[in-house]
Amino acid sequence: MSSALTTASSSSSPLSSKSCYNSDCKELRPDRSRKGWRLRTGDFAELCDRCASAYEEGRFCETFHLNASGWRCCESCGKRVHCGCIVSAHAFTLLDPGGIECMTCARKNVILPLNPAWPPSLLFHSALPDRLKELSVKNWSQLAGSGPVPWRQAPSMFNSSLPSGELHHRAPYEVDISAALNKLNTSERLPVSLEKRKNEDFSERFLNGSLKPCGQDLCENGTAGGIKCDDKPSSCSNMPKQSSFVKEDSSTMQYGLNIPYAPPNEPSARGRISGTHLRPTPLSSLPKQIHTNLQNGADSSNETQLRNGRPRGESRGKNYLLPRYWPRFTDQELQQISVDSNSVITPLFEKMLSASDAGRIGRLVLPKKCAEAYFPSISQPEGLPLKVQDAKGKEWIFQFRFWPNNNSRMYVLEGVTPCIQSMQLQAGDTVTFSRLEPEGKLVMGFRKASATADQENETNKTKNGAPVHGDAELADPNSWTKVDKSGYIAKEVLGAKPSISRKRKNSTLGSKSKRLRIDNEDMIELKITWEEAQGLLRPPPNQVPNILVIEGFEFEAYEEAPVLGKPSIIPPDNTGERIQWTQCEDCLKWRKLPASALLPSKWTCSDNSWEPERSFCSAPQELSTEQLEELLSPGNSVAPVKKMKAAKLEPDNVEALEGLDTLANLAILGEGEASQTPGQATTKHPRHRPGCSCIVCIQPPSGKGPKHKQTCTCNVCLTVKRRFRTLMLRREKKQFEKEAETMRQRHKFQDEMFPDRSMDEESLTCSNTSTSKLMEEGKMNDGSDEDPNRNKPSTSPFKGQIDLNMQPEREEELSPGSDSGSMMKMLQDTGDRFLEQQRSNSGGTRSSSSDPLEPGGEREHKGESSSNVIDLSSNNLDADKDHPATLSLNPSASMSTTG
DNA sequence: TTTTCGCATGGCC
DNA sequence: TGGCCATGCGAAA
Repeated sequence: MSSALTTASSSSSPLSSKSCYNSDCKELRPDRSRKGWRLRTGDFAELCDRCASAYEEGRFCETFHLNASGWRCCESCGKRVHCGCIVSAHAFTLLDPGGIECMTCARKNVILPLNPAWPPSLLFHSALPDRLKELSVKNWSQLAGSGPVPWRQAPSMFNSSLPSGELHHRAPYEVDISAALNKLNTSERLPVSLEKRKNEDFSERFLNGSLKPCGQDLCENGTAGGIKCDDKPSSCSNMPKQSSFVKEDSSTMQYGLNIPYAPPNEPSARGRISGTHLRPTPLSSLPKQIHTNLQNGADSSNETQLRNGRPRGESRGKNYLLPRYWPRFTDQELQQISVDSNSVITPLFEKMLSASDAGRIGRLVLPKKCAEAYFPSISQPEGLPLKVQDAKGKEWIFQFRFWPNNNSRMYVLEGVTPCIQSMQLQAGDTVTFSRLEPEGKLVMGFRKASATADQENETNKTKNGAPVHGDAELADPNSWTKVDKSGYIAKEVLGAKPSISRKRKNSTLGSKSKRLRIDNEDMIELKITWEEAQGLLRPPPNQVPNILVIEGFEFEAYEEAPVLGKPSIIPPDNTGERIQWTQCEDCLKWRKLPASALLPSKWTCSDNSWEPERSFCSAPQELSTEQLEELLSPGNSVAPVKKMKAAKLEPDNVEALEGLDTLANLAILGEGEASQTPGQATTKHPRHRPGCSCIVCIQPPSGKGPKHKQTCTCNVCLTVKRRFRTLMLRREKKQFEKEAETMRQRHKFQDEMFPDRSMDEESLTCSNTSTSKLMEEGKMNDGSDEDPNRNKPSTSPFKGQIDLNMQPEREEELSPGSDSGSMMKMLQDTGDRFLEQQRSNSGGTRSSSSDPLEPGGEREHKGESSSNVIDLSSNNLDADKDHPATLSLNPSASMSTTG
């Protein structure tokens, strides 16, 4: 071990140029040295003849590391294999049950595919010892899902029928380590804080079980289910020194970041490295062939050739996955997936959805290498159904298939639309694929673009302006950073983002697929009216606006963009003192401030540095009620003070969002706060004065206040009842129209069947039937209106008198029975009246009126289209439940009557 | 007419 | 320069 360490350490601090790179060799190398293994710098160890010969003959470890730690015995042949240094890193493979197998045995036992992710050129230079070439398979495909995935059986991991030169499987974790050290050794140390954060993150992740840390497993000699490493902890610390995979392969550098750097020959450092700070490799560089072969255990190199019509070797060196597909799972994402499972999550890959992917076609184009690596092998274009589980555990079945394309294949997942929609994904969002081990389930997660944006922002902060130099730099493991709510995540420089920024002009996020990166929650938060937004905009200080008139509206135009700030009221300048009034976020008291003061959105009394005596909430409000009333009058620049909730409950919004149900619920909300504090009530609504009794101003905050009795006749209840009735009336109208249409069709049918029926009879029957049913369901038992054909006024006190425009007080007078308990009675009468109108005024337009008390009343009543009715009714099915005695018309019942 | 399917094209890496 | 892949487009359903 010590020699290995020394060897490795020499890579970071090479000996003098004249010394043999092998620190165990005391000889000076000749001027013309021979090349040994590749260093992390990309150069090669320059060896003396003797060492070079030993290396090339595969005797290096036996010669120089014989007494080092890390020697283990092949489980098959018993041959000792050095597992602890860079030179022998590819001389063995790890076995599922633990232990190792020399590559000779490994190749005898299985057919091991090539690992093109680690192109030979990147792994070993041309002078790679033949023996090592032959043996240089190191299988870490456990990482890639060696679990009991039907299409990927563990033994096949070791399959290889490919040229020895391509047998350079790399353990992704190994890559991490070496890459990390490489990176770190090349003076790209992380800033302490960042490094610390990363360490914390990955420690957390490993410790919480969401992922099996390489380090742990590595050092535990390969326990089932995790990543196996057949070396002692000490040798784990050697792993980073296996630096044969370096800069050419950016993928090898990507994930190594997370290893805290420590000089390899420091014991303490070793412990750290071998510990829990290794980030699970996202398998970005896992070769496709390995997976292809893993898929069915068969020799898939042939398969591969079949697929592409050419040997895989042609694409050698490009087989690692593009950075944009590297999985960059956040802790949160991982935990979401594993929340109900003790499974180990193996991140596979991810893809940012293109417009096509997220479109209605329902085809998700899969990166070819990912598809071939992680999905079942398919030989027919039709492919096969693939069961994928989403993060919530719901299973989806997609058709995994391919299209022949330019002698290649284009892999797609078909039928993803429902899943995409259920995840509410759009172009620009990212879907992630991972595998649950040991179940082998394929798990599809997602990441919204907004999260990525956050991530990117965070990245930018963290990056601190460091330059980005292409892919190698993009793959810089340093780019792992932390996202506010998702834990660590790869910086976007890792792939997707740079791929966007540098992306083809009309590709993935072209103009048509751009989206505003706002999460739903954010959208909700931002769901403010234009007016509110305007109210939040503060003109730049000391700026005189230019008044523009656009389409009849005046706009203030400023040289500088307005800023978002605390809404305030700047009253007319009568005294020469320009002041503004604003409201404390905590106590809601109004405070006077200089007009030029730009206030934070969360301004409180404590921020009142202009008036220290009123810099605390207990200080009395300077404004009297009258003054405040005047201040809040429409003449002033009314700020949308504390009206967000109110705005959400404005009638229009109520209708749109919650509709009838909300209205009904309002009846049981407390009026205390609302009606008892008219001064405050107006603050909910910018256009209303104190004392306004509109439904906006009178309503209490949602969920507050005592429930009202059904007999309550307070303003709130009356208003709600009235509006409820109005809404129900419209609903009935809609239903009636529907019913009428149904009946018309049925009569048409009957007319065909019974041509001797007269039209009058039909229409009579129709009306009769509908109304009868109406009466029946509405339990209209006044006894005087049995025959609607007579068009006889109801005996109800307000039959035919319902005035949608009436004021609650008047309504109360007119309808002695119109307390809350008689709401249905009113509804019945309303429906009755409506039917009468329908009969007497076929197709006539009902005169509508507005409720002067209701701010939304005009829109609600005047010229209201049926669409509004539809919305209301459709949005308020609960209303039916709450009021089963609505005046519904039952077509079937009508039919029975008619028939 | 619309949707789906399969392939082809072409830009980008 | 070759491969990948986003997307266009025509044929089929």
